[in-house]
Amino acid sequence: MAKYDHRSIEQVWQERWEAEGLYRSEVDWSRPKHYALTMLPYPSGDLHIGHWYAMTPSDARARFMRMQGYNVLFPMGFDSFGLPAENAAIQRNIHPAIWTAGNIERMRTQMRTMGCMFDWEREVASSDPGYYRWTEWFFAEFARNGVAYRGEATVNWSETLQTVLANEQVIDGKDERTGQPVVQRRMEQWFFKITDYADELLDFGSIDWPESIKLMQRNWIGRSEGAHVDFAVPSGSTIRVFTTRPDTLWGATFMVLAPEHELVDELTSDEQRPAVEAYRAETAARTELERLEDEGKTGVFTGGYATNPVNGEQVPVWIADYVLMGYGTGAIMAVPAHDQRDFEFAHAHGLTIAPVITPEGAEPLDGGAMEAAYVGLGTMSASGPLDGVPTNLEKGRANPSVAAAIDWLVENDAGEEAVNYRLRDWLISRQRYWGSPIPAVYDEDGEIEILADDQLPVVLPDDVEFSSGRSPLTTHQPFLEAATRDNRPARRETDTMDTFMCSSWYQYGYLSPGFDGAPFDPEEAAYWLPVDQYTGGAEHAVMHLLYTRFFTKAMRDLGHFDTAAEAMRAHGRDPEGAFDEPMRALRSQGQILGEERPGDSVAIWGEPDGDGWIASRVVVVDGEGPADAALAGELRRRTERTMQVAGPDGPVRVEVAEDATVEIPSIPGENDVTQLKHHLEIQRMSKSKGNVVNPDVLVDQYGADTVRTHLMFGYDWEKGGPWDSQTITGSHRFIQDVWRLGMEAYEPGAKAGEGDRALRRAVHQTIAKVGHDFESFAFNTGLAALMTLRNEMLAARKSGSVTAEVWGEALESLLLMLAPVAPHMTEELWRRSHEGSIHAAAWPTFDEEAAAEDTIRLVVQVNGKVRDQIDVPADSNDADLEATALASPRVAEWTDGKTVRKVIVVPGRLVNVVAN
RNA sequence: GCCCCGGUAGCCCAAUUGGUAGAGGCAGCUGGCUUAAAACCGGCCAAGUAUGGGUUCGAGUCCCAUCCGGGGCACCA
Repeated sequence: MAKYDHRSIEQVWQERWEAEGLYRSEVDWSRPKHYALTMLPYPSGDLHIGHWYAMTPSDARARFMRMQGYNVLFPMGFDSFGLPAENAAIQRNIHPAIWTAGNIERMRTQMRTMGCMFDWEREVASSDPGYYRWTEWFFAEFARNGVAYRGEATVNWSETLQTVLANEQVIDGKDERTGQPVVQRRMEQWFFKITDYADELLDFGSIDWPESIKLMQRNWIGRSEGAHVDFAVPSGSTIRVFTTRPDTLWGATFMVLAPEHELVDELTSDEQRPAVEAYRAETAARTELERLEDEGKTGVFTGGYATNPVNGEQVPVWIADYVLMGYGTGAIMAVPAHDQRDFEFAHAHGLTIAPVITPEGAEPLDGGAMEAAYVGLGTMSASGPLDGVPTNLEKGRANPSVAAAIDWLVENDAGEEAVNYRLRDWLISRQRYWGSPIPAVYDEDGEIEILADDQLPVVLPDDVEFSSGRSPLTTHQPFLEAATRDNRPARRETDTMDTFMCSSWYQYGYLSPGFDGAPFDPEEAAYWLPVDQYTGGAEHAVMHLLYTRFFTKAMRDLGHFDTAAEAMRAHGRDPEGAFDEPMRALRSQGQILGEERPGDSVAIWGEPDGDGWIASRVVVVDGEGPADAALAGELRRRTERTMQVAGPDGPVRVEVAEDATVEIPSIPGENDVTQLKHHLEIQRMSKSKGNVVNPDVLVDQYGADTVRTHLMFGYDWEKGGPWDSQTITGSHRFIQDVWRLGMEAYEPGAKAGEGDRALRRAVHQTIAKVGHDFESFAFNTGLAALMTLRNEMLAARKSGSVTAEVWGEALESLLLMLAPVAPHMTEELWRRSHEGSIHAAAWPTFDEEAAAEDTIRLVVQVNGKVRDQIDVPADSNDADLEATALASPRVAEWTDGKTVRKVIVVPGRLVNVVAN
């Protein structure tokens, strides 16, 4: 028998599939379609285990759907614009285009070893001018129709990256890529009006997405219901505020504006001006992070007053940085009695606290005596016409006091009902080179002109220098020099687009790369859209996944799917709802974390140094160290020459002297301190932590089929978990077992036929189980079922208890079910006895009769405790089961002297006799 | 601080609508093969489900509280 040699098998089949065009997907209206999509990678240059974990199970799912009879599209491409290419250009003096092309080439080669059914003829790379031509075109379309606009706003500026960032790219006041603080700046930039779609984006009714991701998007959009209220100021202007609690307006005793608010100048008295100016200057100089880290509530009085519209009272206007210019109107009414932040501010600055909600069944609150804001149930009080209206904890109009207050505001012309969102418009400008150019020019008066379609694409110039740190586009004369439509001189826009723009429409790019008249061929779109199953990482929950939904909705509203809808109708398919959402179903894989590793056991000799030691000699030992050592134990951590060694009474700090000797018996030659292995915790893989698992090494050792199998078997896919280098052997044994089952001829024994029924039952139960599990992304349990079948078959072969026919059915079914997971090995075995590819074959047919059990094991309980187990015919009815149970001598034993009160029968499973 | 998800053999991980806690894998033990080891083949072992209460004939599953781990949001008016 030929030994299982994954190296030759896998390479041979990858080449043959390619040559046969097995994974070309073409429109075929006679068959149902399935568009399976997995997130495209950034071409960083090396495929890591995370890519395998994301892509190969997605591939198995796509293959499974193909075996279910679907015409499957499963494309792949590269999200190839972005900062790392530019950093490489600066650090290594390589042009981003060359660096990127090299990485794509390398990753494509690595990706082929995964054995995925990617249709490479449909590959796109977002940095390819043939692709970004359409990214620009979408921008132009959006700009012409008011979806894109240029506006001034307070934006996040990263000094490190020399660019602005979208709100979504800033976490805790720090840029999410580098962790460096960002500062707030007023700048004129390009935005997309994603806020126009806020309400529609909150509607997940038509899509099957994970709850957690829907929740993250809901939180991000942050819809809150309330009212806009206008406070008049002496100059005649009004300060508009947004509040979710208009019912507490009568308790608004002061106002707070964001320091950047436009009315601050007007309101500030001469007396207060120096303090206000100083505070504003101080705020502007601080980063978002520093503002957040502030413990207390700082702020200064402007000297100005505004009129509370509900009672005509003059309330002082303050500025404070706890009010953000970027949320609501940048101004709040402060109700210290019922809002904790306002309460703290009032306390810090000696402002009036006026309670206007009285807790249920209690005396009215005393503002001077309160220790915290009251935010509970109660009734309105000291609120003029609304006294006595109850308040609950519901949001918006669902709260009677809020509803009454809104009605009052409307009737008295003091405000209006309003909805506010946390979501801001999507800032897409980036002051970088390696991105899609923005097709706009500015004439000599600074007027914007969007380029006509025949001017596209604006191509990035190749001859650029990256020395200054600024985008080379800003100093590239030939690029800068442009003209308006009527041929007046103009300056070209030098900002490029956020790379999330490129990935917002790539699912349409795959439909027809190279198509000329439009971003995609409507005939392809009519058949393939929408994406039926999307897979990818949850880290994109509020960026890519929100942007692409917005993008599709905006495209729909601008009519970019109209031709496709027409084509759909022509083929008899109803386009209703087909273009409201880009991805009908989404599943998110978890993350593979680094493997836990014990550190070396070390013995050290040296001089005491405070609580620790200065080591002159460090030796790696087995178990306990020599008795004369100063200290011995596991190396828990090490940074440079400072080690933390687990001593008998806890961690001990050890400095390794410059001239210390380090001896590591397993590493010959001279050793140094950096070769000592320290304990690794379970955490994300990263090069700096040294816990990266290289898939190429695993593929070389075990083969892609084993790696694929193991990634699907070893984890709950949507959860992920730490890598474990031991357990992959189990998956490898499984693959080898199946290989042997397929290669070794089956010899029926003397008792052939006796085991037929049992093996067929196992086979068909497995078909049902695996089909269900693969459908629902439960690859781990599906594979466990296949391993069980393997065990049954090994036993059957050993005993020779089944006929050759039944054996053949079992083997064929096993190969078919394993084909999506281990495509190479199953193909090799399949083609030994079949014409054509196993990957074009159908999923085995489930035979319910064959799967049925003859007998069931009836569990008999007395008062909920198992007292007997009886095998009964599977077709027994409830009365039979009850009679069987009551006839059991064990039951009689346990009910002796008691009266049977009740008998509970669970059909086909259990009888519980209740007696006392 | 608020919101989600999770906690089951030594480890990873299963357990239809509440119905015998165990499918699968790893490790371990043991026998075979081998000069020996690895590999391979056969067999065996395993927890009462984080903790405390409740509902129920019956709870890993439902409810309440607490602890631990992971994730998201966070001066959001």
